[in-house]
Amino acid sequence: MLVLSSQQKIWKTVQLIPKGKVATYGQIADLAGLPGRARLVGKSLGNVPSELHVPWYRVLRSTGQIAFPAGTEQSRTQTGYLQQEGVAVFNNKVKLKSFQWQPDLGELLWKLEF
DNA sequence: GGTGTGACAACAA
DNA sequence: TTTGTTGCCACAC
Repeated sequence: MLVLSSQQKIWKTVQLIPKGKVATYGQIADLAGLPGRARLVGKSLGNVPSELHVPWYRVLRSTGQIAFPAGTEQSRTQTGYLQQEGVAVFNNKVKLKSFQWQPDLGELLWKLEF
């Protein structure tokens, strides 16, 4: 049985988000087997080693808003990456109804690797 | 091992 | 809609 720390699970889960789609913190926590731990997701993303290539910018708040205050360097960077993948960002927000990732059985199966 | 903290979420005004 | 409050719980001190 593969044993991963909560953070590692979170990173791996974030890496499952398809290009052009986004997920919320709560969604990632849930998929990572850590329901209700949305805040841990945020914290963990701040500790991601750059060599893991985790697409942290595909993770948004439950409202679709980018986690950083509008105008900050981080928020602009995130917006840039998202738009580069075809995700429309308006006023620091994304229309989840159109771009939120909907995991299919394939990903759920992958998840069993935990 | 008590306390404060956080890239959140849900709910009340 | 926007802002404030509360619940949440792993983590760093």
